[in-house]
Amino acid sequence: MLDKKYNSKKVEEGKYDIWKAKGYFKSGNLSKEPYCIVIPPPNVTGKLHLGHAWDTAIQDILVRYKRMCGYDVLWLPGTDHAAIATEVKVINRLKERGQGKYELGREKFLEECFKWKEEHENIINEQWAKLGLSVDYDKMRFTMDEGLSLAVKKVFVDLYNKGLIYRGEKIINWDPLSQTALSNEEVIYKDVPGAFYHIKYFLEDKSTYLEVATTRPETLFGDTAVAVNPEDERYKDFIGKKVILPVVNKLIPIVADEHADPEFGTGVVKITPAHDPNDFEVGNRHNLERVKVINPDGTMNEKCGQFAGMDRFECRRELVKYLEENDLLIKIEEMVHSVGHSERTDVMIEPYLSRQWFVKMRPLADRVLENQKDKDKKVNFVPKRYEKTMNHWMEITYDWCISRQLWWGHQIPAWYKGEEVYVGIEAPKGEGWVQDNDVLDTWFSSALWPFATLGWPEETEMVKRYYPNNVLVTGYDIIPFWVNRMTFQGLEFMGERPFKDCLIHGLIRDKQGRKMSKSLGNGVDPMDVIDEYGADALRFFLTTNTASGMDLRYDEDKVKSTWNFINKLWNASRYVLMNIEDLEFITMDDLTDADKWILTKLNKTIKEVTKSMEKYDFNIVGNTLYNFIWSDFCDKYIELSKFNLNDTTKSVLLKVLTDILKMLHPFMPYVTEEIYGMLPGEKAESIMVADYPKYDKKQVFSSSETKIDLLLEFITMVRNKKQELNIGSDFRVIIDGISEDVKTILIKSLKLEGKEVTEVPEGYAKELIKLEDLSLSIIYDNSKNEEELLSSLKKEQDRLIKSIERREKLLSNENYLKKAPANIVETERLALAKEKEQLDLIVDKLN
RNA sequence: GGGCGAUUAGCUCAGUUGGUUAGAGCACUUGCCUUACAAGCAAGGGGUCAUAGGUUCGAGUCCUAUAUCGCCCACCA
Repeated sequence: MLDKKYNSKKVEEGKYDIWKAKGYFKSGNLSKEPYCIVIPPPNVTGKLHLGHAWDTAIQDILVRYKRMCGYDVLWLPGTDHAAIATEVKVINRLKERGQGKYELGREKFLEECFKWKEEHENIINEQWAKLGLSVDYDKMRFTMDEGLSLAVKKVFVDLYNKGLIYRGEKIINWDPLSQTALSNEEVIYKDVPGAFYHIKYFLEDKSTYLEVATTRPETLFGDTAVAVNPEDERYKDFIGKKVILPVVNKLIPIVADEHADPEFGTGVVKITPAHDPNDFEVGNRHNLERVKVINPDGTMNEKCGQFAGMDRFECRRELVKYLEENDLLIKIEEMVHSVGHSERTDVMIEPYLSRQWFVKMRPLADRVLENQKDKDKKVNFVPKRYEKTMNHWMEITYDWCISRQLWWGHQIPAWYKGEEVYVGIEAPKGEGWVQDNDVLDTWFSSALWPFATLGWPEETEMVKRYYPNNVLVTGYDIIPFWVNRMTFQGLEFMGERPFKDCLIHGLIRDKQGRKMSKSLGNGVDPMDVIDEYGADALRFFLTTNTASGMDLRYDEDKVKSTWNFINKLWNASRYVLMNIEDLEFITMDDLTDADKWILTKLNKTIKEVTKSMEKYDFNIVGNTLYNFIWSDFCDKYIELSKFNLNDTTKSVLLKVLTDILKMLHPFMPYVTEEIYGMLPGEKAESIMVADYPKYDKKQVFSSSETKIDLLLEFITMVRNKKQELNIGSDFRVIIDGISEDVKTILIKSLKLEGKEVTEVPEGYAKELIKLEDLSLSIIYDNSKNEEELLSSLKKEQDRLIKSIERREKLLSNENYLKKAPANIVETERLALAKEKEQLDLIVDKLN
């Protein structure tokens, strides 16, 4: 027998290992239709957070559901090497030991990285197990394993040969701390206080000066021109002349360029082609020299005279002081401006001229935009609006900088010998070739995840069977990094979208709506939640509390309330199990109206749940099941069943409970397995491999449903009236004109045994309650509370009069009668009739 | 500057192709220790659906503005 209280620890213990050992997570039954999801591989940088728990819970719900529906489900797990993120962590760990990356050397450093990866992959595996995720471990992959590495090389080489990968010198985003290039997506813009420094750039003849405003005075050592707008009347005469670059005292030209905005600042811009992307373009247009003045580590180089060796920020302070002392500074205008920061190290990004590898994006992006026009071939976003996020990115995207000056990752398959470049999967033959030291952006490999994990570039059965994947589940913040890149690589290399649907969820926030972050210390560890409330409660909370694509606030009270729901299910199961112990054979003969009522509600629930599961509307599934289980099954049917516990009713209890467990199983795998295991009779060896309930219209009995609904409403009316009269149990009733079976339910539900009389005694009042053909009179001592009663009656009368008025007006509106659907009009008519009847009763009473 | 989202009960959120009296959880009021569950049961109170217009027989839902909050993208010498 079940304990009186649901105990998540006891329930969840051991089940995962059994499922795994039984092979329930495995894919590959070729007789079934395939269904495939690849897990968004978590970074091997740390522990999983609530966002991962949410993301994977959604996927586990989908795969468990699809398995029960008879699909051959492959949920492919794996992890991401997370180039820069992991490298930063490993470097920090080394630092604690007093070691450095460079002194260790590449080989030893990579060993440390792999050690780190093993440790964290183990943690991730343990956490997946605690969450109950039914991933197919046989298919586990890692973005740097042999197969993925081959895929990465092949993609690189192919794109290179197609002219879609090139090496070039451009301004890129440089992280001076990690000392690597970054893509635009890895740069986070933040508003920071700064200043506009107005500096005098004297003309060659020193007759006058131009006022140049800049936020980055320290880059002036790299200035090779100043620019003004050709249309700017103020400066027209200066074009072609030269100014003296302050401090450096070198002559640089004044050029005319559209880039200078007459409305902005002073209208004069200093041009530093090696340290600003716009200036780089200006430099190209005017053939300007590119002078680098900052070292890769963010210090000033030898071109900066007395400032050489200083950090870029220190240099700024010292330089401003110097300019001031030499009367070259006009003013400092304080302002807030947006400055790029490294996503991983949070240091200010240095726009930096550098030779890097790039993916030429335009043709790849255009292909996506074209493909998205075909509704049978496109990636379908859920919710639909996120399609715009992808499309917009595809429209404005520019070349993707893919080389990283890191060690942890896929080393670029390019070799150099003098000026010669060789790109290939294998090293070139012959002496003297040196491989590129750099590795690829981690997203370069994860972009191949939907097909490379299936064995591509080999033509494997798995690729044929599981590509395109059915759905990808991820947060909206990952669309630019990953979804977009998977989409263009999928189209380019597989000729097809990577997945049919892309289900987008939001971000987890704390109770106040703030993002969870380490610095705020407001993070919640999903494992702590599981320890306290169980994985089932956490999963149900996460997946049923928002509409898709919306952010979710973590609220412990809601997890508690989910726990209560599970406890309710637990106790309902306890009731059923206690009462069917002596059930000899299952029978559906001689169903009562109540039995038919719950079977009807059950089937309507199955229909609604199935529909919503297919649409990824898990909040609707959750709500529907919650209401059905708590209100219909527990509060109503179980109570009714107590009056009539024969084999049929017991069989119905078992049937309904079984289907409830199955529908809940994708959400709460553990508790449903536990209870399912205790059910008597023929069943699957695990609920995981049981069949999902199917809507059965033979078990829909509309007239019984209406009859019991009405009866339940009537019971509520009586209870309501009893409470209103404030008579406790001190009352009698007159019941007539009601069939015996209904009367029995009434008496038992309302505890009316021995309270039935046939007439009203002297000095007692009678209150008639009537609903269609159901009626009952409460007989009570009205010597007290008469005024109170009168006023409540009047209130009710007013309400009814208003409502009746509204309905009569509506029903006399010809347009309404003509255009509204017949069933709506009919229900309106019935409601009107009902209210009129109620009103009559009250009027009688008041007279 | 461009795009997107939100605004519904005290709080957190649902609300399907427009259709009875707009729902849930938590909180609140009243009464119950009823042999599945007091972390429960029964009954109840609480909403001008941000604002202003419009379409419609009918609008929380569709359209047009406005306000507030948030997110994304771009720019920021």
